[in-house]
Amino acid sequence: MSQASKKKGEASRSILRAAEELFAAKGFAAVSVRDIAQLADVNKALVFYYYENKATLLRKVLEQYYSQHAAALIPTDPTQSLREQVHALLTSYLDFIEDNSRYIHIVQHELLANGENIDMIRGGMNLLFSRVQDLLSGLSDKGPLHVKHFFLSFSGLVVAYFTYAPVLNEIWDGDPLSASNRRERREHLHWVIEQLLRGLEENQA
Amino acid sequence: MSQASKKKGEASRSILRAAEELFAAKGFAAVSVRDIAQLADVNKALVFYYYENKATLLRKVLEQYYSQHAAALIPTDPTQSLREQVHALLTSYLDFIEDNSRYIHIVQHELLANGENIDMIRGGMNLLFSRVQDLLSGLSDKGPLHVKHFFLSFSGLVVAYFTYAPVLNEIWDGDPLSASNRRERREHLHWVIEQLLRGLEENQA
DNA sequence: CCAATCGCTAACCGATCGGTCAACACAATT
DNA sequence: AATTGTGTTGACCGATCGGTTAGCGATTGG
Repeated sequence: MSQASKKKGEASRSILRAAEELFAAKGFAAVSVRDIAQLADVNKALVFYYYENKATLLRKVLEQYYSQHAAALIPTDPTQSLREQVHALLTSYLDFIEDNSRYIHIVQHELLANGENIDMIRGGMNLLFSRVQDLLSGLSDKGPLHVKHFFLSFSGLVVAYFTYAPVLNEIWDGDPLSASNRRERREHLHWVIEQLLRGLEENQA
Repeated sequence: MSQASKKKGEASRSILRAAEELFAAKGFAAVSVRDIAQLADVNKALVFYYYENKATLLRKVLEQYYSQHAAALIPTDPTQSLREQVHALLTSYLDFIEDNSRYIHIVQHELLANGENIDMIRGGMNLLFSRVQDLLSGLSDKGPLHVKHFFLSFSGLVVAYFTYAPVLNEIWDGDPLSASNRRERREHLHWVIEQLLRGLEENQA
């Protein structure tokens, strides 16, 4: 036996976990089933025993994350001011991304690949948008101040930091993902949306 | 002869062009040299005659783009106000991205792949940042208002639209990349940085 | 006129890819 | 004890991968 003893059903889970890790790190095309099997400490054939093929493995990983993302869309407190609710939304979004950085990497990979799984990504995007749209319905407007623009800017601002992190260590002081640097980045983002909220208020007045 | 007659040196260029197109669409790992040769209407061995290997091909594509990108950032008029210069910088950035959307996709692909080519991306990133830092030295600051944060937010805001475009067609009205939608997005981004500039001015005062 | 160079190609290489399969160990059921 | 079902394995498959090589015909220069 080439691996340590395992409880029943553990192999299936360790395969999924290894696939998740590798797909996030290198992308679907750059990962081989042999890599996954090796990281999961499992025979390659066993991967095909539990999962139909490599593409199915990716779909399972995405489905698992998708349900988590939907669950993370916690409702905001309607008794709070709009400003407080928007800041709370940013905070919860950042919390989720920091806890599930692999998820956005996989999503971004699939976005760029523009393949079969694009519909699942679009579904999650639509859900997240309708959530933000409800929250900001008071500020909804036509043209360049439409909610959809803020939604996209919102996403872009948050995600960029994690997408570009591996390439920012010379611009930042050391690791951009260190606790202190993440905190500073959060402060920056809250400052940014604070400016946007002020601008919107003046626009309405 | 399997292809139409060509002037001398045209094969080399068509190979580079085909590689650029495929790398942008599917990413480095998902593209084979055979795919590139076929799209360029050229024998596969000819790819290795002009370029050392597949990685060199990607490097040449990226080098070409980075020099263009750096050149696109240079012209700001120091006699203009800081506000005018920043808006001009955004405009030129958007112009460049719209004309070179493949460039973003290649960079994002390699960014996510986080492989051997990451050093190349980091080099280009550092170059762009030092350019922006020179231009915006006037508003440099410590903490969450440091130039690096604005540089990253800037990039994230601009790039998000093109990254997420294939998944926005239900949130937008039809194609997000249509001329009118692109124009509206530009207006939104100029409005956003206008709010940031106002916030910075008040912070300095 | 001949030899060297250049652009180019068919054929081939070993390695690796995703995926299959027959057989094995072992526990549960009959 | 015999049978059945489940988890697991190594050996193997055809296809494709990045890259090499010997040599082609056309052009060029001494």
